[in-house]
Amino acid sequence: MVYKKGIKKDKKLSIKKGKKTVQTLRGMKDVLAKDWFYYDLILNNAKKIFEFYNFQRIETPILEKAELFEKGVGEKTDVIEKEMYILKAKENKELLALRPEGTASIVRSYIEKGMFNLTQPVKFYYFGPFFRHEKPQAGRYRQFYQLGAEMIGGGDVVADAEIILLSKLFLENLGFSKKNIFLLINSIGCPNCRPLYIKELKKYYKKLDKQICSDCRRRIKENPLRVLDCKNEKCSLVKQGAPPILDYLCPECRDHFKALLELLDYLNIPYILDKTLVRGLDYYTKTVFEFCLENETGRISLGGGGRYDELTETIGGIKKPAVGVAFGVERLMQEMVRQGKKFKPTVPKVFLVQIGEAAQKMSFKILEQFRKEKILLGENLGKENLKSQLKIADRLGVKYVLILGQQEVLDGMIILKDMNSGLQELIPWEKIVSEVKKRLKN
RNA sequence: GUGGCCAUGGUGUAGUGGUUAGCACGGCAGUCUGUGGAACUGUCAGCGAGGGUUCAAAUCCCUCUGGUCACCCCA
Repeated sequence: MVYKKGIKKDKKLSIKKGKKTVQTLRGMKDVLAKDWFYYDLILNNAKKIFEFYNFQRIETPILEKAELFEKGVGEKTDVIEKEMYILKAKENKELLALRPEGTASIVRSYIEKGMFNLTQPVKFYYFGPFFRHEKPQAGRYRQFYQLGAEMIGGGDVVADAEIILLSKLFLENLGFSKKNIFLLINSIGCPNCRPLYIKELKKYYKKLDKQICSDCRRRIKENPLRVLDCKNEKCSLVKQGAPPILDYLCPECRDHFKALLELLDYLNIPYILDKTLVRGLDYYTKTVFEFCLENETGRISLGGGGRYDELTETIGGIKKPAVGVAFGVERLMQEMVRQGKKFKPTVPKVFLVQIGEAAQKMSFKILEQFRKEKILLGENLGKENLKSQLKIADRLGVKYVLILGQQEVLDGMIILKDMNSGLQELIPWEKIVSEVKKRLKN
């Protein structure tokens, strides 16, 4: 006898979106199964490539002292000045930051753990969430994932080349074709030569003050290199006439850049020399690069990086040359979706139907048998009647259904039903796993 | 941070000042208490929030919240 359980309706369960509590914060999202498919794909891909080249996975805390990033990334950068989430610890009023990027933390770890005593360079890769308080947009969230790699303690161009090569392999293995990805590269010099260049640049822009956009007038004061990045048509003429940074590099920087380009040629890595490429974080020196992709909507940057020879000193007082790269995972995902890479949920091919209390309990044992043999077995143990369970099984599109009713429990048997033919037969419990296994092979 | 567009059940939508806010998918239950795919029935669930105009607002106006696009910036 099946009796109906009285299920009382709970009016409070109805969702009140208006209450605001039931709403993700702006620019943040729940990562659901369909998203994890992509995150997993990207991370596994990175593991394969970076681990082969002896990069070690590292995961630093999401929370760090705010000053780590202020010092490391640069107080005048937008990332720090406008976009960093800062919170105050209740107890000691210490200022903490949700990490806005990965490099500063890894450098911190490198110094703190004394990793300069290991064989150099030390290679890391990481994958995790980062936070920036920006206005959300396509492929841009306030909590976003980055996948990055860093090599600390290597000043030779082979380090730059290795990072670039692996980045390229990583993208290609994810299915981005060589045709639509391209590599932009530039050198922005070092503390020896860059100030001189900036002085020249300022001098040049000052003369043409009237011909540039208001953003550039601001940039030339606050972050002069960024004028080179301006997309305003008004400025393009001025930009073209600007002194090229490469002409101002010191001999060391120039040699480094030249050697890198030669190495890239040797490795058959095509690049576009982009003398207007500058990056938004202060710590970059010498090499900067970016991997871009051209699609219907325009050009988007999938990731980028560069050399940061001064950062270890800024943060920890030890000078170690380093180079790294980071990819925007959501951007990669967005492009993968656009290119038709589809998430396919894993669905079981077999479904267990149970009728009656005894069978319901027994089901756990059957499920365990299948789990041990790594065969996915669908179930909905909360359901009481045969019909609704078969309906679920049918919707899942399973090939076989196992039916365990009161009679079968008494007999130590289980019904194996073929969903295509509708034929069914009785199988003893101890044989059911092997029987299913056999059939799934065909 | 600046500007444009947008917001109806879980999803997709109809509804341009007066509708019991309609439909489809979905969830649950049933017709059919040991047999799925179909059909039918019932049921769950909505005008993002707040304020204003009006006799009357999903509809018009304002603010906020969120989404989206461009800029800024960045991955």
